[in-house]
Amino acid sequence: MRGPVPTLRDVAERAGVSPTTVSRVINASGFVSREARAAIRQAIDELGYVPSASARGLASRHTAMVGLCLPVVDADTDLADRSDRRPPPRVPGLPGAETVPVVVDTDPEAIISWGGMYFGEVVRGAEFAAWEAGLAITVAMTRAPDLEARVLNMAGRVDGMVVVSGTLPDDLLEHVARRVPVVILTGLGPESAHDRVTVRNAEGVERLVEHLLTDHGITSLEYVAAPEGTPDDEERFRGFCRALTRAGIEAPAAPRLRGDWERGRGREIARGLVDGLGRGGTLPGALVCCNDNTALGLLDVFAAHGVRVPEDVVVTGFDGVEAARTSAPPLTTVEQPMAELGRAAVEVLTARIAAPARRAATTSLPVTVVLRGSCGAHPPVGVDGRAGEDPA
Amino acid sequence: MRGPVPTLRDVAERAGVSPTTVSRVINASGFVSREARAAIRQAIDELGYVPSASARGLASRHTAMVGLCLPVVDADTDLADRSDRRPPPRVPGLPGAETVPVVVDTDPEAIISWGGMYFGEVVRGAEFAAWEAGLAITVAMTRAPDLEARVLNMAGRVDGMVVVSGTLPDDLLEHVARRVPVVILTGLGPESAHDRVTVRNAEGVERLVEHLLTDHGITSLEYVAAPEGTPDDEERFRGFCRALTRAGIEAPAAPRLRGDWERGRGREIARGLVDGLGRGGTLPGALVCCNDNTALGLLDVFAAHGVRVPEDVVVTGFDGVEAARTSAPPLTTVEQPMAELGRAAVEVLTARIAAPARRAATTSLPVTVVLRGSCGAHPPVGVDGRAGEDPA
DNA sequence: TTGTACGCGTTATCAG
DNA sequence: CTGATAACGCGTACAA
Repeated sequence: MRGPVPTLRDVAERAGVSPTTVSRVINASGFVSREARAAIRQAIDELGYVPSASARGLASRHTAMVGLCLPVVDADTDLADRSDRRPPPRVPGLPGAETVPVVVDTDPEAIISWGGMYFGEVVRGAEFAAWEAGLAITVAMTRAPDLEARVLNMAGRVDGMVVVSGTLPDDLLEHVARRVPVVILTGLGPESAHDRVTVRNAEGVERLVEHLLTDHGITSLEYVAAPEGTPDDEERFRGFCRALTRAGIEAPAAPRLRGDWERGRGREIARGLVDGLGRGGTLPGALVCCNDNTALGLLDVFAAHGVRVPEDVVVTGFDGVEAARTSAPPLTTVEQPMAELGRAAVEVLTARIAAPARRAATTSLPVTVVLRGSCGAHPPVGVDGRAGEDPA
Repeated sequence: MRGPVPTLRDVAERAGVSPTTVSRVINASGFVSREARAAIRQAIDELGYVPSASARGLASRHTAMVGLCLPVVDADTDLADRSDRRPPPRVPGLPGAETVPVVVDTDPEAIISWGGMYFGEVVRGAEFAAWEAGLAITVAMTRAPDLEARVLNMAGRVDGMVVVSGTLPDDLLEHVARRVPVVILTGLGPESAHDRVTVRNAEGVERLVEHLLTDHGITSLEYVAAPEGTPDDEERFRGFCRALTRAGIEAPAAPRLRGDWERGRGREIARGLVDGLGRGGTLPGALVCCNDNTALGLLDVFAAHGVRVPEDVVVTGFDGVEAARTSAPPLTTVEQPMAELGRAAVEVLTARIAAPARRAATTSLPVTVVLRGSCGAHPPVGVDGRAGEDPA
């Protein structure tokens, strides 16, 4: 089954031309006579010839492929867990319908996979941009065992890589970057000297806080930060302060509340706040969080302890993850254009591949403030609404 | 910037050994002395050496990469549309916060991208399985212009391909299959002679209908099918009939209602039903749809016309797309394990690559019936519930 | 418009 | 444990 695969040489012989001519029709380069072209086309079909990318890459010194390094997401553990056990039965037809489990869906907020669909969207955008540029794309999550070997392996098979910030150790990143151009995609970590694609973090938060200030009349706000030293978070905090300052409110020098991007830590922070309440403390008018996960964690605990959102305290996030739309209450947030991020990253990368010498630049994509229940959602004057399709 | 890239030869020279020895440490094959290994490691680091996948592939005659062909999804048009216009401004720092749009999110059912997150999950599972097998993965959506060239290009750079059924013309598929093993992933279309991965379509619907019959006491059911000649749909209809027959109810020879997998067509069908109602017609007790999209279309129109679900009619779907959880009412459905589908497909593929001669087989993954509001959700005795995490 | 000849960077084979 | 040597399949100057 599937004997020795035909090569360009075989096609050439069968069509009665030289290998060069075959190469010409495959690559649509140079001029080839009608007859030659037809004969070659036919030979290709009859032989079932497919050009070897390896040979092409070796000869041409580029692979026409870009790589995408994504962080491992929570949902990954689902798959990994199942690897330990025996795989589920997959034999067709044996068990009947009585073996099909029936469950009642009691948790409308169950985890949505792949980072709240975050990275799925990045991949989609990246694949699109690669397609437009005529490139193939390879994707990998940067899992711990063998990280280095696997990443270098990818580096060896691409013309350039998009790396989500913070997913690779610095030395590995630099090793890779010595070989191929690298574009850093927003996230955590202070890499530099590479092209970078982010969103307007500061402007997004600034606008959101402005809304809280102006349209809701809230005057006491607190920023819930990420761990120190993460650029995106710092920018968001900067936007927070800017809005306050412009409103004549004194901005803190540093965030007084700090999480770690995760929902669990958000819950802990909320517990601390609730405890403080019991000891006679008071809640700020609004808690502006560094991301949605953290904000969702706050909502979890507030709901459990009877703290009403937005009546007792307004809560906002950043990202626009799926879960933020169905939380109770739905979360007001700053939405990032994830697919556009993936797309822009690959576009920047292809530009860099074309012009390796140009100096590195940072690209910031626009964001959107999305008002939902967690802030009370008074639309500011002149705001856009999002219309649903009319089904009738 | 980035001069001639170092090769294995350079590493060998610098380490004072032969290329063969370097190859040995890179591939962890054969035995190499401590000193040699150390010298080579160091040379690799100093030179920033990265092995060329092209050269490796050419010499070893395999690429250690698998390909995944996905259908184009609706959301793709978003990206494509934007390609016509000028790209959005991406210069950093220029516009301020006042340019950030603020919108009120009025449509909690807005389309979720990438096929209701369907294919994102497939990619995630496939990437995981590839990773476990030590393989890289490349992904492509099968877009129209240049389909053939691009698909053959992929075929030329992988050791095997997973193709979502119905995404490739038959002749193209066979061309590809002459070169590398192919696994067909459930969907539309009657390909054969290749390995195939699906879900227990019939059993899933059978169990669901059983629930409707037994726990809800519904006796008049109608199946809303997909276009004729799609195997998955036919299996689902078979399960539908089987459940009826077993309950002593006469099953129709063929579906009386037919959509096209899409929400829009679901709406049209519902309009037909509603019109019939006006002319003295009557609604069945339940409408069992071939997929969630179709069912969601029905819900749209029923809601708009005051037909109460589940009081006036029960509606169910198949797939378990994200939108089915947040529809009004939430949709009872048969959930497919999308990530597991991607994973299984790649596992089957690697098995096939290892044993090319074995005869083709079909693998069916288990499904889960998920009860939600659109059927009234009476849990049958002994049913599992899905617990949410306790935030307090 | 077509063909010749060489080399791309690595692995596999075989001999030390 | 180590090293020669010969492919691997294609692109690309260069010549015709």
